[in-house]
Amino acid sequence: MARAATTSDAFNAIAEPQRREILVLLRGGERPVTGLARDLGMTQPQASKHLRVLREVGLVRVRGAGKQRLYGLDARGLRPVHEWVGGFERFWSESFDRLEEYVQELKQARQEGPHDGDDQ
Amino acid sequence: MARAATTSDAFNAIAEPQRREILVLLRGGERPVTGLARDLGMTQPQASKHLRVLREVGLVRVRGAGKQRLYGLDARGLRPVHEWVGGFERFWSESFDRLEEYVQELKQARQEGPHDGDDQ
DNA sequence: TTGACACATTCCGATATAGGCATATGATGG
DNA sequence: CCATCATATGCCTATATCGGAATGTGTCAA
Repeated sequence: MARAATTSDAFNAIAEPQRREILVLLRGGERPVTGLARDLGMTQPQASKHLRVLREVGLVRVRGAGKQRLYGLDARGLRPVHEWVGGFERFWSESFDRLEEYVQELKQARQEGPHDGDDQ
Repeated sequence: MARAATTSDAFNAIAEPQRREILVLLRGGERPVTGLARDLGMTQPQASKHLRVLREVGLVRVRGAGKQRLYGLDARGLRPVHEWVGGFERFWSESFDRLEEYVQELKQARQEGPHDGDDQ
């Protein structure tokens, strides 16, 4: 099996730097493909492909406007990502030493070893 | 060119679901490879490989403990991810309709079209 | 030293990516 | 209907993944 598809979820979709840049640009409002491509220094086909991925995971939506197709941000799909990562917040907001202490406290509190059946 | 290496940054590293699960488990404290593998229903080599990736991007660190190697969380690398995604917070906390309004207001405020030179 | 246990690495195959380039599709204005 | 601009797709290559199975490496205990 290969890596999970870039279109499998938001996590995979935003793993690509250029797609992240596209999303950032779209915060400023809807943009046509060519505009994005130019601003990001990529070719038009590249932009279209990235936008396709973003559209498939639902992070952007399209709207025809004459010849152009305006892509707009739909950040709702980023919320789960934010929440998942946020679950680690206290682990980086404290220094390592204090973190270790914290973990130790947890262990003590549970009055047991590192974990049940971690061996073998 | 292929996709960016999974070890290129935290974004790519956490794109893999199993690696995310590993990180979650590690919030409970240090764990040996076999323990993680068993809890996640994966083989030991698989766990080792994923842990290697996580270690290369700095999301976990290892510590030898006799025969075992205890892997621990180092969530600092997740902070940039959290901040990046957080930059989109207001775009999902508001409904779409209101969001559109907001974007329109921005445009009006700048008294110009969607963007400068978005055509061609 | 040897055996056993914990873990890492390697080789394989299947798959899918991102980039480059050419070209097809779509809508618009004459 | 045609030329044109804006986008989308198709094709090809190089690369790297993840999974599986086998095997290498390291540590401890007797």
